[in-house]
Formats: sequence, structure tokens, C-alpha cells
Amino acid sequence: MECERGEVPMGMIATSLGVTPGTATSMMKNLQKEKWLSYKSRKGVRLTPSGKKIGMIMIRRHRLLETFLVETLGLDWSEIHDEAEVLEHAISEKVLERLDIFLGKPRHDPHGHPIPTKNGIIRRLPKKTLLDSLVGTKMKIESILDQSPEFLTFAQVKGLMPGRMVTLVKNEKVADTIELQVEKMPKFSLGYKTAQKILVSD
Amino acid sequence: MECERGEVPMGMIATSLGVTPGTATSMMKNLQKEKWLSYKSRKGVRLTPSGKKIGMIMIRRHRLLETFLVETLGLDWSEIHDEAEVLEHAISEKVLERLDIFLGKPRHDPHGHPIPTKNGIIRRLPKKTLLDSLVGTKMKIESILDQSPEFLTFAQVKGLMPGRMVTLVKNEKVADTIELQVEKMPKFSLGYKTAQKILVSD
DNA sequence: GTATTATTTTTGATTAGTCAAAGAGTAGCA
DNA sequence: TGCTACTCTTTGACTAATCAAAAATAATAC
Repeated sequence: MECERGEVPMGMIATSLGVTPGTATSMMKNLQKEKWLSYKSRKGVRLTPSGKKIGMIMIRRHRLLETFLVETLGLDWSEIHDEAEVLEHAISEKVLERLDIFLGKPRHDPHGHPIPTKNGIIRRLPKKTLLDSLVGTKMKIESILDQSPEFLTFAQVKGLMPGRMVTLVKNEKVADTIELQVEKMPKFSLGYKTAQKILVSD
Repeated sequence: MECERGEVPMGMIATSLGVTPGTATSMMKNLQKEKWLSYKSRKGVRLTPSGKKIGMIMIRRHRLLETFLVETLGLDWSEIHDEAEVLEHAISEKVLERLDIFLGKPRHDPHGHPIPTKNGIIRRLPKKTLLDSLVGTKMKIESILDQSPEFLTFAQVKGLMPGRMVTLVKNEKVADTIELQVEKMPKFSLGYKTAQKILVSD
């Protein structure tokens, strides 16, 4: 979804917005007129500084709302993304800041993602995944990268939630899997690809 | 804003929506196609049963959101209307019901207006205003009919808020005013027209 | 280095929402 | 009744967003 370095190609934009390529092109031209991004024909699109700032602010809104939906209203981890997606466009700056205070100025959303400040500053995530550790290490789960409801439900069942401690029991290179134990829960296995969706710190 | 009995004329619709009369006409024709209301040329417009239900549900959303904004986030009485106006179109049924539970299923919004149930049923307001009482009576303020920020700010300063007790000290027919005392606060006067914006019960 | 394939842009058409202005209908009154 | 003033509807024009399909360009393969 986010290509940190370099331009984002038009195809990706069209797909993730669910519109035809032609529509994507004309949308990007409009956004360029409004200075949110720069668009180079057949190269793609890249955020301007003001675009990045707005982006951060939208992430802040999204993550604060997700936190509210889980912490205060008790919605399920796996169902909050779409709700927040809609609300983030409707909520005013003022209400958002009140919400922030009400929630106690949280630094992370329920998935463990850092919440940017009002000025769009964000703490870097640790870049270490479950795969980058040695067998036997005990790690703290920091963040879940896959936001799809299916995956989040799975993660919840297995106890893979930010804040929990997890031990890497085995690493089976040949089988492409690792074995984990989350606190007192039964052991289970994860494929390499999936293991990379979980960020951890020692 | 709401004409309980009979059709609402097109002029009123155009004005309150801030569009030209022509636009209002074509909007109403669309809404009629979608069965929310029935439109008779040069007569006006009247809600169908499903339109009434949707209307009630929007009122429920609006009032629950207003309650949340005041009770939980501590926004000011006078500034919540516009916020709620936007949010009521973005919030999902599910989140709204959670909010209702979180707030303890309130029966009135901060202005004292009753909150319809999920099925669109609403408790009748008392139809007695500050003017319909005898001098010396002590009454409970039930509801404030004027939602404009200016009036609400004024009402708040004077203590004219739902739940407070108020005594009618004097009624000066000639001067077109009444004199009031809210609990321990200083007495003050209100014009007849304004007095009719405050609903009370004995 | 050309041919094939994939990606992106352009073009032209369609739809929806709006307005201004002209036309049609209605109500009040002389 | 017929005039006047007001309200409402219709018309035609314009804008913005979108899509499908064609055209242009870039990437890949041979």
C-alpha cells in the first residue's frame, strides 16, 4: 500500500482505489493541481510535503478512531478498520483532539501501530520481524502488519497481539515454518511469509 | 423545520437546503423514486412511512452523537450540532448501538430532546412552555427548542438547561416579559417569544 | 533490434447534480 | 372577473466523475 521510496505506479493506484486506470490518471492530475502530490506521466505519483503531512494526519485520525472503537466501545479488533475508514473523513479536528485526550493520548493503536502526533510526526517502528530472531529468544510483539479481518481474527485466537510476549521455539528452514509459544498458550506453527507480518522487539 | 401536519412546501425545502427551487424540485422527485416521500406538484412533499422511520433513525443518531460529544468528550453545548450533523451520516448502525450502550442508553440529549429508540419510537415532549404557567410555580426544564449556538450559549449562562428547576417570579403582560429565577442564581427577564422556546413540566 | 506484451494516457460518451432564467400555475385582491 | 405578485416547474447549459475502448508508450522476450 505504501511505497516509501520512489513513485507509486498508476496501476497500483487504480487497483487499490478500485477504479479504471483512466480514472486514476485523471484523479492524480487533479490532486496534483491541489498540490498534494506530484505526478509524472508514465512514472507515477509521489507525495509532496503537504501531501505527506495530510497523509500522516489521516493516519492519526484512523488510528485514534480504531483505538476508540476497541478500547471504549469494545468492538472487535478485526472489524474496526472499515468503520474507522469512514469516520476519519467525517470527524473534525476539534472532536479528534478531545478524543485523543479522552483516550489518554495513546501512542499505539490496537494493532500496535504508532499514532502520529498532531503535527504528523511518527515514531519509527522496530523493523525486526518474528523471522529475524534466534531460536529460544523471548520477544515482545510490537505490531501486526496485516490488517485484514481474517488475519486479525486468527492472530487474536493465537494470542498474537501487541504487548504479548512470544518465544521462538523452533525454526524449520526446510519446512518454511517457525514454531511459537505465546505466554502460557499452546505452541503453534507459522509459515515464513506470515511470520514476517509480526513485528517484535527483544 | 418540521411541519408535522400536511405537506412541506417546496420553497421551505429549497431554503433550508440552501439550493435553488429548481434543484429542490428535482431532488424531491428523486427521493420520491426511492420511496422516502411523496411529492405532489405545486403541493409539496410528505414523508412516507419508511421516510418517517429513516427520519427518526437520523434523529436518534444525531441526538446520541450530541450526547456523546457533550457527556464524554466535554464539548460545549452550543457547538455540537454541526459536528453531529456530519458524523450522523458516517457512523454505522453497529457503532451507534455500542455508543448507546456506552452512554447508558440515555433517553434525552443535552438539549432535553427525547432520543428515539432503535425502531424509531419517540416519547412525546410535554407541550407546556415557560409561558403556560402561573406566577410562583416551580417547574423543571425539559427541553430547549432553539438550537442555535447563540441561544444555547445564552441559555447556559442563565442556567436554562434541562433538569434545572426554575421559578416563574413575575409575568408582565404589558411589557411582554416574564421574570425567572433558576435555583440559586440571580433573577432575570425573558421576552414572551423567547419564553416559548423553553419546555417545562411541573 | 524487432516483436510481443503490459502499462498508461487519451478520447468520447454517459450520468448526476447543479444553476439561471424562462415559463406555468396559483392565490389574493380590486 | 381579471390583474398582480408570488411560488413552483421546466428547460437548457455547465461541471465533475466515471468508464470503455482506442492510442501511445515502455518493458520484456526472443
